[in-house]
Amino acid sequence: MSKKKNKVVTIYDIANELNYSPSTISRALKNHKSIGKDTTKQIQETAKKLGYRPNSLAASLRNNRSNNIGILIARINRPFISSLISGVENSARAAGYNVLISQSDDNYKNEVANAKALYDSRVCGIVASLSMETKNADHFKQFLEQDIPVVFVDRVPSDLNSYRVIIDNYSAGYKATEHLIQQGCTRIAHFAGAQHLNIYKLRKNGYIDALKAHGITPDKELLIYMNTMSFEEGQEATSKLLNMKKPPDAIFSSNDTAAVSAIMQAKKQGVKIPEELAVIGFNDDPIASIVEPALSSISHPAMKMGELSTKRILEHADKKIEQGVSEITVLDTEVIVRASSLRKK
Amino acid sequence: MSKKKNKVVTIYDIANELNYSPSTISRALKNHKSIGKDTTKQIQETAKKLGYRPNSLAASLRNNRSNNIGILIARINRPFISSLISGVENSARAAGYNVLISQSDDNYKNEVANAKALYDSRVCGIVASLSMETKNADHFKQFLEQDIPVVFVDRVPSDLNSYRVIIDNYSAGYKATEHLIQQGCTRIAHFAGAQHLNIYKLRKNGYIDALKAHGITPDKELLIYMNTMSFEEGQEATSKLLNMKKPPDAIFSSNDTAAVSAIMQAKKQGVKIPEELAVIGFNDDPIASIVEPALSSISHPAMKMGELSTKRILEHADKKIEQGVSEITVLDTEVIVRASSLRKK
DNA sequence: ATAATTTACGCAACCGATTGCCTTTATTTT
DNA sequence: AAAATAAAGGCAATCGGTTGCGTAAATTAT
Repeated sequence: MSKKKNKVVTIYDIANELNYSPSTISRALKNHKSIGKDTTKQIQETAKKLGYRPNSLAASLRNNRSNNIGILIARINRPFISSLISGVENSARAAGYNVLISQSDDNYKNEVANAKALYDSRVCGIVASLSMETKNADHFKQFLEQDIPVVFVDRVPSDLNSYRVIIDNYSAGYKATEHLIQQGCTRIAHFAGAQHLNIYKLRKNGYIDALKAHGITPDKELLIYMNTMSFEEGQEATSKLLNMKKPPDAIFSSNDTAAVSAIMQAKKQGVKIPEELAVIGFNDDPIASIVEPALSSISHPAMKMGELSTKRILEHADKKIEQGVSEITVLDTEVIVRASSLRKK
Repeated sequence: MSKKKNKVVTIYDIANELNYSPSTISRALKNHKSIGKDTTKQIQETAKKLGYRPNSLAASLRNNRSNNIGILIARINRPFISSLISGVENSARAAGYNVLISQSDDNYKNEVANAKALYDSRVCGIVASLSMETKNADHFKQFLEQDIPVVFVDRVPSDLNSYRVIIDNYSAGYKATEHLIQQGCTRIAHFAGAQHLNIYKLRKNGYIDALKAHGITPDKELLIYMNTMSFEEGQEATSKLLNMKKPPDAIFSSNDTAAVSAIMQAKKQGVKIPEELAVIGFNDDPIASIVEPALSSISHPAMKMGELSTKRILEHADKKIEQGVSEITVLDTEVIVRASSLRKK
């Protein structure tokens, strides 16, 4: 019936053990130069021996900043997002930081509330990808005012100066469209997402410019604006397109969900893919490789984007802060060609 | 050039403003009964007026417990897990808690390190699903010793008494197998996962008992033990099975990834699904509805499991703690019948 | 050998909220 | 009306590190 004391070891315990002051312990544990080499070593060894584990809450309170990185995204259970989070988590943890997550469910109010909550928990930085509804990014200013780095990823605001980790959506849209053109398609439809989100706008612009560059006049009827780019929206749009007098011979969808639904709908209507309808999506979600024929897509380096975001945050402290810093990291995308768009073998 | 003070408001500021002591402010803000009704109201209004936002770090330090719920899982970017996290996040945030995530990459050492990190950040509870490698759950004892609730989800340890939120894997395995039998299958193969994880063991047991209950003698050759149940493992196993002199007429896979790979491999070999080979998976991942023919599967209420886990943690504080409490929540699963196993129409 | 530095460490305030205990005033009991 | 109880708040310690400033001893410079 030995009852363990189970007392938590603090720097005061180490101080008592070695007859040093708590401040010396504190400094020694962080290898502060003003503490002697031998002393430092002795203290660190004793700390380990006693099983000392720092109380990060105390340090955070004192410093008014935690070791937590906040993530603010729309929905966790999306392939791209969960990979992004995974990247943030990996690199953050490797550096001794924790990761706090929050999702807005694509709701603006939730996003504002979550931003506040993360702010209140004194995160030392935040990685954010905007909700569908967000048109105003003022709720991030509180961070910037306190010099807490904000890294926007993927869905970034256009009116706020901060770090950004993005892909070149314009060029990706261009490349996707050009790929279809190279496969011999001429009537290329586009599933465009909500245009207040620059990622969708840019993809669309790339699409339009690619058409023009190849002497194809964009046809308004082939440009479908969608709301959430859901499976259902994709199905409906596809059905409409295929029933036109002059149906398209290709679709470039701004996401894979709608692209997959297009493939399935087309097949249902007896339209051959890619012969009669070539399809390319965006994101390279797992479903892209499973659908039949396999969906061509644009691959996002999601995990890497997460890692780079963390890096920006961790670096921030080291940097001299210039007014209105806004470092933009642009990553490459890749056209993943699969059967759904491969007409020429 | 008006420079905002931007000072953070504390209870001391409210105290000064109203000439009360900080303790009264603190109590009033939590509706402590020993503070007068009017006073409380006045203080709360002033707090709002001044834009007071509590410093949770200070409270956490004092209470030696944060408002953070920790999540410890193997990999974030898996459909089941990301939905689980989503469920935890939703309900936690609704209750004013934050969620800290950590992933082990299915590595035992990482899991131990993450547990330590979460412990050190004074989480008020933890939701955990074990890594593939974990055979020993001692790293969770530190939480229990401090009366920090641990809720194991899905992949739960067998040797530690704590909360559990699980599905009835045995019965799910039984149901899946029985479904195949009802479709007229008699040589049913099973893709079993690593047997030290009880979820896989139980699914396998359900499979075996269902066979026996229907007068079918389990054939060892049809029971394939896998390591990670990856796409590749599934492909290989399927290929092997189909090349047997007496190949199976059905496969019950313990996850969807391997099940989908089985479908694709079978098609590649010209085997008709479900006529010559019926397939059912487990988890009901998004890919299940996309593969052709669509994959039957067992659906997990992932998000709900997350919500219930949070609930357990939040309730914990209210409960009188009895020695070795171990409350188990078992959720229903559902057989989702799709084309891949539907032989009788 | 004495002054000027440097090295090594301690003191004590601080971060912001919480809470056991005590005091004062108001209300109730007998 | 005196005594007992309840109601409303305040005092001060506490949680565990962190850090500006100060000091004594050791080292270097002159």
